[in-house]
Amino acid sequence: MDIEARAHEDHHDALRLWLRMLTCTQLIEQRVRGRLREQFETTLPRFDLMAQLERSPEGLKMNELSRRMMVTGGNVTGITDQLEAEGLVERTAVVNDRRALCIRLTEAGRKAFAAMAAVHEGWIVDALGGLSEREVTTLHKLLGKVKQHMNTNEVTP
Amino acid sequence: MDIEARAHEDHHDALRLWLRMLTCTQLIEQRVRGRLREQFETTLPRFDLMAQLERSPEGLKMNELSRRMMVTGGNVTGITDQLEAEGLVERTAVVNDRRALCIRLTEAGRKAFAAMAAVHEGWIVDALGGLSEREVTTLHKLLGKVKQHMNTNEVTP
DNA sequence: TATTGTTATACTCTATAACTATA
DNA sequence: TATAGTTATAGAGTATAACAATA
Repeated sequence: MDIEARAHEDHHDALRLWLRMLTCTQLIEQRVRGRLREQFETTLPRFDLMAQLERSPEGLKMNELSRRMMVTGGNVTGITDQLEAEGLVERTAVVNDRRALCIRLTEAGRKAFAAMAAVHEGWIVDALGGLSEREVTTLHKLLGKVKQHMNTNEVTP
Repeated sequence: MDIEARAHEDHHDALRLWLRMLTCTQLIEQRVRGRLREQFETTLPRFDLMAQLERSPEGLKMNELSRRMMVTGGNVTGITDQLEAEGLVERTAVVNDRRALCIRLTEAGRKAFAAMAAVHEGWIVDALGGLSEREVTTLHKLLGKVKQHMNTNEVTP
């Protein structure tokens, strides 16, 4: 098989893989979104924001939250407004920089998130239940390569 | 290590894997969406609909398109309206069922899609360029298991 | 000047439910 | 009655750009 045909076949393999990644993610994501709404009256971005804060008990600045959630700043402001109004997060001042704000889970937020997170983890374990422990590890490693390659290859020609 | 601790660790592995799947997909998807908009003034669902039709030259019924794109019917109507207005797809009658419609790419649609698809494939090959041929195959196989498990496990308790 | 966060706006994407026309 | 597709609506999710306050 000549180089060009080989290359084309590789191309098609990459494309097939991408379509399958998209399908899997959408299948799981749709299920999770629906259940978050039905069972907890919340949304994925709200859940995600709280999950980020839970992993950083000292709190996160808005721009850091924005970076981690991979959305622009205005959205973080909106979600934070909602969660703050419900008493789940709080904005606190940052020393030595009066422009910045630090967002933290409140005690009520921690409790509410813990309850959701436990159930949510069950959904994910269930969704990925077709994989062995070893396969989960392999997938995690390979997707780690994808992530790294995307992050070291950010230029947009 | 006892069973419960083991189980908890597996849970965390599944969750970590899910978060990484989500990150990878979002990174690639955001890049693709942006480029589809900038370079072709189109969107991912529009591209997806045309891709589905390209794979079925005989055309697809609305409800089949809806199933394959994993969205509800009203959305397919809207996207089809746009593409039809631009002359890229056409609605044709179905024999023996005057309720149904068959959607097909027009000749202009085929040409426009071919141009986009070639460039799009390059983006994907580039995004997945951190993986060897063998790793692409492994990922595809493992995600196939995830997909199958999701599809045989549709009940929502 | 540059950065942090907010506001305002617009658009895409989506689900739901009521509707029509056939079957 | 059930199905195929449409319409109408509402809301989620997002990006963009202009803005205020501070660095």
